[in-house]
Amino acid sequence: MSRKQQMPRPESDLGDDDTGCPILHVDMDAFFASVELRERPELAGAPVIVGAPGARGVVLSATYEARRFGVHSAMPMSRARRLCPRAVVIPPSHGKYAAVSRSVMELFGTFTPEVEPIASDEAFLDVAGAGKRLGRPAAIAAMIRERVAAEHGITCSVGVASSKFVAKLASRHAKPDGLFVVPAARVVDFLHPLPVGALWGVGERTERSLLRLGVRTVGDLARTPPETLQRELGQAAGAHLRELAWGRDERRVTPHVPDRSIGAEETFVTDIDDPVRIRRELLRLSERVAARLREGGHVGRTVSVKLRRADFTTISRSRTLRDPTDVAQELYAVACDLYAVSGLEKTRLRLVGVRVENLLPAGGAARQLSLGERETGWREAERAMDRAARRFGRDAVLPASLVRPPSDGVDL
DNA sequence: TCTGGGGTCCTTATCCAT
DNA sequence: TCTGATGGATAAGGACCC
Repeated sequence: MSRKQQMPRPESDLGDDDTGCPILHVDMDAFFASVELRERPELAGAPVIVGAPGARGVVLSATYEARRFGVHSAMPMSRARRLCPRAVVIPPSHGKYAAVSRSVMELFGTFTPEVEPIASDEAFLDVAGAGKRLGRPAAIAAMIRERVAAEHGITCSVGVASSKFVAKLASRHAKPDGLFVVPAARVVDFLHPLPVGALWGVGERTERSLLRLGVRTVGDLARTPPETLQRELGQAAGAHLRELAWGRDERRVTPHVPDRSIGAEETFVTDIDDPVRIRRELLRLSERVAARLREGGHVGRTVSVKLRRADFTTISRSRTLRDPTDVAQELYAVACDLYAVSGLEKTRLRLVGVRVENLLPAGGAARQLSLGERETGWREAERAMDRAARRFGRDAVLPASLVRPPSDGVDL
């Protein structure tokens, strides 16, 4: 589901020596679309786009047949439809993709415990310790591809390399439905002809800055003085990209990366400037975020609100609390306050979001009542709501202000 | 062309304590 | 008491990823 365009294939044959290449990057091909095609085999070979059919959606996934028309992920749906009017559009079913993703990740775990999922459709695997049992990295990669296809009915591509970021670029070269090894001794030969935009961390803006400096390929980047890069891109990015350009990437595969923030946001079907409706949306989002905090066993200290104006300019306001929380009513109170001080109560908004950062494990965070403060009971009430939701579904119990008469608008 | 929703990380500015 | 250096915490914004 990478949004980067397909790169030109490497022109030279690098060989297939996988010695010293224990890192695998596995990437599902057109993941959401492939999952949908399993259930609708009659669409095989047709251009299929997964994305919200509404006016404001973007493409989440597109089959290679649709990509031939120039459609790619993150493209506005309106444009995608114009480029490929014959495409079959399927609304996304995130629950379904999450289930397939979990199952595929479990499959990876049967090859090695060193699995680091980085998105629903991709993961890094370190197979250094699996050699005796399963064979060489490229052979393991081939087995993984076979089993994903046989057991899940979808294809994936695998990059095999000595480091994470080279493995990631390799899997992109393997796409679709392929396997690509970058021998440890050929990393620089592989990297230097690539356009700078191919690097992980170089998006549209950075690419433009680099092009201004005359830097077009990864090789150009590698030969640019570090001071020049740091002046143009900042300390961290400048130093990091230059290391990558020489194929140096020491990051290890880490199976359990802790969550740093949890949030929810929503774009309205039409822009809204009614503070009552905005606050109702903040409550809904606070409920969602708090439920996910409790589900994950987290509490958080910093609450932030994101507000996007009709012209797409975005502001955020945040506040750090004395005590961490997982209670929706507390998040909602702070969110409303931040909305009030933003000065945007009379402004037309297209999106609002609520996020909680500075997460801690719920068990370790003792909550202190200040002098004269009373425990409100919201935490207990919301835990009861969680139990009801598990039995009867998320909408079984809602705050009164979220229970709307059927005549209310559809765009909230 | 007109831009979703979930995130991470970095930079810069400011405040405050030492 | 004032001044400046330093450094951590916080806040805001932005680039980037899938």
